Amino acid sequence: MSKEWYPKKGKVILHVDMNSYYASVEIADNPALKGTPVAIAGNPDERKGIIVTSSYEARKFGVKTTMHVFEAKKLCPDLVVLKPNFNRYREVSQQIFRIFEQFTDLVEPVSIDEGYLDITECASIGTPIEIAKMIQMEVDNQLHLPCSVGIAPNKFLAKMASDMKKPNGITILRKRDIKKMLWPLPIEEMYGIGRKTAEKLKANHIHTIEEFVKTDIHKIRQLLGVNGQKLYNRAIGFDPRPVDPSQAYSFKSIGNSRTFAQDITTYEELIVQLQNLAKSVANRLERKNAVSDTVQLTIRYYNRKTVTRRTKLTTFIYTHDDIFYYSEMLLNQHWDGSPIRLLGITLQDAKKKNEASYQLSIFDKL
DNA sequence: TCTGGGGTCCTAGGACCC
DNA sequence: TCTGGGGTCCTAGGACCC
Repeated sequence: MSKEWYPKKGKVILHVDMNSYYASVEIADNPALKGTPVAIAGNPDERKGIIVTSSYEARKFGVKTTMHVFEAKKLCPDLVVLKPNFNRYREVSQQIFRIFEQFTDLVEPVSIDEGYLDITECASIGTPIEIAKMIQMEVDNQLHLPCSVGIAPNKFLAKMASDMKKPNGITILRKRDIKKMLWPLPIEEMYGIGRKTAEKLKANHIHTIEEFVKTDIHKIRQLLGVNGQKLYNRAIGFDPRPVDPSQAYSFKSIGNSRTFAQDITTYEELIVQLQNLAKSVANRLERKNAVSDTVQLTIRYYNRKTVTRRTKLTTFIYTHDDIFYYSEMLLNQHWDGSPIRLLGITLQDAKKKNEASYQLSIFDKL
């Protein structure tokens, strides 16, 4: 076989992960908080007193995400608890990604506080480590925020790498390092394996990534289906997903939900809340210039039992009135009359207006 | 483990069509 | 009327992520 048959030289992918992002933004905006334990959480009186993020100082006390505020205060009495300011976090996020884009156009945001960069063609800027250091420096100088960087030949490995040293770490994970660096990890630390899957695997005596990759693939497929094959491939270092900048502008669903301070028992109150939800969803849809033909209603009852009901329409909708109309219809059809803890409206299969223009123009003529 | 809100992707059954 | 097999759409729900 001649050389041309060999695959091209591998890629260099960075995964940048902001460290305790919301808390770090608050501290950057108010330097007096530096060095103190900080947590971001909603209002406990409204049953939203859940820790969303906490600073590393707070974590030292055992404060963790999804913990109740009162529980966290018990562990750390001096904890400074702040309300989240999502608009601010989104604003800062844009500045972060602007910094990334100074290095390459191949930037794919994954969430508000993490993203992938394909720096394969960035050799003229520096080595991967130099670039990682430059990114950390820029983010620190301009925004006073810490971040961890993973460097690897693909997305999955980069993601796992960025998790290995926090805060402010840089970790290289080459294919040849997989055995030593990746495989010893507990199976639940693998990206893509959550509580349920980890339980299933442990019940089959698979506790580490190494034990996972040494399990017969047929057995893995039998346990986890096709997803098992995907996870297996990643664990042995294979992940073909490209860094895709267009992901930033794509969306498939837009929704809002609200957990109520007290369970709602009357239809009149539900209608008021449904109106509010329809309004905020319509606003977000408008901002994105989007339409949708699938309306989903989520009802969480007092006992946390949750049902989702959706309806597919023959036309695209986007107005508050239409969204409310179909949500109310679903509520009328499916509410069993018992007290409700949460209501949500999600528009699925959402599209940009121009992408749906053909269908819309037919609709408008009717 | 029972605690928010925003998402994505996958599965599986039934309806319907050829 | 029963029979095979394939495919797509719709719906509900699960699992996972941050």
